Amino acid sequence: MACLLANMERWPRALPLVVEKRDRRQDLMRSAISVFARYGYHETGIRAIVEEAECAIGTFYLYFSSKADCFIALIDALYHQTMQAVMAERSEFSTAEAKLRGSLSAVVEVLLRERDLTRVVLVQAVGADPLLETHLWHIHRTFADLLAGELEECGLGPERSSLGAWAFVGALAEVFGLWAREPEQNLEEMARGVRSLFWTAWGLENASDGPV
Amino acid sequence: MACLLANMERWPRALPLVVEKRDRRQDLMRSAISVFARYGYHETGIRAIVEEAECAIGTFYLYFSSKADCFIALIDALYHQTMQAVMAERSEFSTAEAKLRGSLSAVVEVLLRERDLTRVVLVQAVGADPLLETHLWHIHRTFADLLAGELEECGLGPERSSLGAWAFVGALAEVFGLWAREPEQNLEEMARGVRSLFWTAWGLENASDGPV
Amino acid sequence: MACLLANMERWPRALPLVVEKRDRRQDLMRSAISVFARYGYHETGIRAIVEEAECAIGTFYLYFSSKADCFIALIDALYHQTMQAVMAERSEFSTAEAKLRGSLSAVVEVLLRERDLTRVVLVQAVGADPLLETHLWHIHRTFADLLAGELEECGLGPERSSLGAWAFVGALAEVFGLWAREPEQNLEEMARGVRSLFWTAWGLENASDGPV
Amino acid sequence: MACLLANMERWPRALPLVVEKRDRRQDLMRSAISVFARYGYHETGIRAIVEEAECAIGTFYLYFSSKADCFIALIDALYHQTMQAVMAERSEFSTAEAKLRGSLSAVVEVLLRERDLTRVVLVQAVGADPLLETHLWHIHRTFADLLAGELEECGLGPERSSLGAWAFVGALAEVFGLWAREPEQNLEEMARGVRSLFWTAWGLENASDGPV
DNA sequence: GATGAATGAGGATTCATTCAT
DNA sequence: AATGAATGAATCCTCATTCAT
Repeated sequence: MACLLANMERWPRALPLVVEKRDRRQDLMRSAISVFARYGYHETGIRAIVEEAECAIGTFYLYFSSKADCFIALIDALYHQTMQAVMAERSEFSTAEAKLRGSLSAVVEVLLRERDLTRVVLVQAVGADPLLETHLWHIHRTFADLLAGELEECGLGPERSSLGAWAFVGALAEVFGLWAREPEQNLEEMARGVRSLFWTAWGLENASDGPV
Repeated sequence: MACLLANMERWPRALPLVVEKRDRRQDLMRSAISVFARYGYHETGIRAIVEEAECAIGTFYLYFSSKADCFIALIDALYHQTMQAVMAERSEFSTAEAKLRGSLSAVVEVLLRERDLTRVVLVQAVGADPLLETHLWHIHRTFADLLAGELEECGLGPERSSLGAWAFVGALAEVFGLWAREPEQNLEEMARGVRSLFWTAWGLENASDGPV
Repeated sequence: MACLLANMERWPRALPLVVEKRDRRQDLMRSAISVFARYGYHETGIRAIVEEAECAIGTFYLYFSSKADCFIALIDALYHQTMQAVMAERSEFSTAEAKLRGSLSAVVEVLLRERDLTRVVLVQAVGADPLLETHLWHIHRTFADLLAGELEECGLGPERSSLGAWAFVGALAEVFGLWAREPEQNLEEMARGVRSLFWTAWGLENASDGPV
Repeated sequence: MACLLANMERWPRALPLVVEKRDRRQDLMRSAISVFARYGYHETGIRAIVEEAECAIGTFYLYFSSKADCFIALIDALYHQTMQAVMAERSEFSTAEAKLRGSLSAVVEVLLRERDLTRVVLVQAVGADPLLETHLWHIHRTFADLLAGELEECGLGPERSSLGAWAFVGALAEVFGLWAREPEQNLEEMARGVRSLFWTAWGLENASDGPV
């Protein structure tokens, strides 16, 4: 995914970075997100992706070594964006609790901003393919570990921290799944509701010095 | 749903009942669970299923009209078992809170008992196929609605109830996913941890008249 | 099917001979005619035949060694009926021309009486299967030779006789095909029209001592 | 009928045109004709077609959407060639009778030129498949109607015209069937014999200003 | 870089036939 | 004689990937 600024701005730009000059790889990833989000991994053919990107099948293989490789690139893109956002946000605060709140906010914000991509990663990728599984799971684990670490710093025991982190990730994914299937649901509200639900579960006061 | 026995035994026997004389459909479902759990929906060929069940390909189609039909039968099996367990357990208690605790326990018990099947349904079925999606989602919704109803009876507002129900389902699924990929994890403990996590989140006291 | 008066009769009995006691083979042939006529050889499964005959698949193989064998039995049934009718009719007349007229009449009468069966043999059997082909063609040839012989006796040269015979068979088959696809057509009229068309083609007067 | 060129050559070239650079679709159609002619629709596998055309199975599906689609393409090819020939020939004459004779000649010429293809269309396609049936029958009907129209213009009543047209088509098909099964038969002679047979049947003088 | 025709392994499904009961 | 569950070879078709232009 590359990119990722290095400037003032708190949030890296969304996936479709400044499109100075038609970037084929970007085009293809955008197409892929849109098509995968609609039809799922197995139901999506390379043809559908390149048609949306308006290029030839051969071109696809110039930028990705396989369908799975492309999918992994999407997973990674979301991963990197989220990680950056989390890191940027964390650095703004000093107390463990504020950092945690910042992390959760950052995650939720990025996922909300990249809805289609999130839908692809959290909903479509799950039973897709052993290869993707591994990759996807690595990321789940990374996040869960990150959150667990922060929870521990907030004073929860290691067991509760780890479990809480996994549960949070799962709950967020479910809510995305719900929205993906019933788009009339208010995704923002649900996502923030999940955050506050867990806040309570973890016995942290609904403090107010952090981000919304 | 329907039926919902009401006989002596609290739990209906697990799927693989003691079979007097070899029941082909049962055999095939057992095989299917085992193979789907290992390789996922798309990576599983009918051949693999029938080989494990020690019968011919044609025999498979004697009992299921298609691969998807077989998968749906698995989803339904888990659904019915869980529903029965929930209903049976609920009837044992009178207060809303105890009923809720009973429901959660029952769900967790059944899923723990039918680990492979649960893995298939919660992990492998997700991005599998539009047809399965629909069916699977219907079931998620049914459970979420059931739990949401109970939460409301416990005094939570409708919004929090609904969201809490979905989040619970998601968290449980994630924990199963974790166990499915890293079987050294203690599934029982995690599942019960999730239950108590949400118990706290919902602001219910850790009462003691219900099941563990 | 049905019909078939009783005795004096000029025509040998129809396919469903006296049904003293439920004859399984007859039942199956009747079913087969009905199903083949509707769906064609390849589109018809053994299951459809036995369902109509209200017996089990195994039973079918008690009376026929294969699907093709059954089909051939139908072809032969029509063949024998027609041949008998022709022979019976011929014996009524003495002049070559009257005999010819009798033959044509007899053929047309039988085919009209056994519409479904004729439809199966003349329409559905054609591109069906190499095995059937051979059998079916043997019968076409037998008839064509028979007619050709009679035409020669009427004074046509061998070439014209043979060709005329084949053409007659083809024309009759086409008319049956037309009726099979567009049943509102008047089959009787067309069949008799074909007969009189050829009569003219062969330069025979529309004599009147023969059957209509 | 469309197109209907009007260039120097009276007959459009036969299907297997001289191909500058190997045309895959042409190759496949040629193969298909040859294989279908030998084994029939149902006995022919895609594999056999592509082996003869020396390409891969996938290539077949690049040019035809299915086996049936390919077969229909063959039917249409013969149809269009015949129609073009008929139209071209008709335009050469002015009297109704001469036009009719021209039509019959043209039909016979094309069928004789495209023997294998004709064999496929007239013999193998018959009981093949509901989809093909419909298509094939549409063409039979088109020809029969065309001929019937011409017969009416020659003064035959509508009934006799229509019947005569169908009978002619059937007779021609039978003769082709004969030749297909017993290739030592003289197809040209038989086809022309049929034409003259019907000429007589229709009471038209054996005029001489038309094509042979 | 860009193209898209060509490839062919692989998958789901059907159905005529058998045979133990 | 009658049954119908079991069989598995055979078939059509898809689609990710390659490579010559």
